[in-house]
Amino acid sequence: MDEFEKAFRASGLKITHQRMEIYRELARAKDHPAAETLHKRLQQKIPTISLDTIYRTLSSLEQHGLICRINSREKQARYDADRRRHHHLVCTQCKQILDFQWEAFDRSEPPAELKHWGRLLRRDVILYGICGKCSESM
Amino acid sequence: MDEFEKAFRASGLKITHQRMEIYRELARAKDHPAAETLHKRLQQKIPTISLDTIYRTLSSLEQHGLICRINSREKQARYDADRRRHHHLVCTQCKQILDFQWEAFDRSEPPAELKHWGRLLRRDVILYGICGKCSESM
DNA sequence: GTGCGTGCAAACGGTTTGCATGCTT
DNA sequence: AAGCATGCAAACCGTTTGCACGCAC
Repeated sequence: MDEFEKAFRASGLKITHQRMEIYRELARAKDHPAAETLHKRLQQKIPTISLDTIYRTLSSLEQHGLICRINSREKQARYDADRRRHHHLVCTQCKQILDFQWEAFDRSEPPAELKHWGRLLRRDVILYGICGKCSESM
Repeated sequence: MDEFEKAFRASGLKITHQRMEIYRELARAKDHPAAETLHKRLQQKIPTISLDTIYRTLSSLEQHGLICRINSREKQARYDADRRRHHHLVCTQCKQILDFQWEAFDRSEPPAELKHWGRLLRRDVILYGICGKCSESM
């Protein structure tokens, strides 16, 4: 968390109570919550916190590379504070998002034809499927 | 295109002028257009076509597996009529989406730990970066 | 003729923004 | 003291929906 404060100061962003709690809540959550979900959870600690602040904070944090916005297929954007290299597995039924590592993929080289395209910055794998629990109840 | 008609009939969907043109336009386009982009292009051929129809048609086509909705990081959903297995490379600057094949990836096995998660249906790779043109102009 | 598909307009919902106030620095 | 961050409310904008008419079947 100290590291977070440092990174935050380094980016010229002020440390506020709301920001700290938003980040803390996101870091604790393992379900890649949407802004609204975070808002509901945080209201217990900070009853006056507004949804706008959640949006603005998530947006700042993302711009400074402290968190990631996940591409799910849903309307609501979902966020992830885990900055270690990992990928996502999405249940298209219950919308649960699971993290997983795939080192073999991370080590692999993208196709040679992309060499001259430009500068590659990031590579994401998203697997879609139906989780065990949802399969049973269908 | 005949194949498309067949698939459409098989799904119990009526063949209408609008639907045919929407699909034709999407199949011709190589830039993964958004609904609004398609709408603009189609207005030259069918001046009265409405944006709602584009949305409804894209949605039907996607539900029946005839086209794919692409996860970009933008607000607007973008679509792809190419059903061959391929992946996407996104320029985060100009939003261009490029198709590419990655057979080595397609042949690879996902991590063993996912074996018992459920039923995997689909795997997408999205590479992000800055294309050559955008790099120059920065 | 039946009922799905279309166009129109209005609603929806997640996200963004303008503004006055408050708090970090 | 200066200016970014917050809360409120309103705007935004891509997408969805209700309804009446029209067209594919």
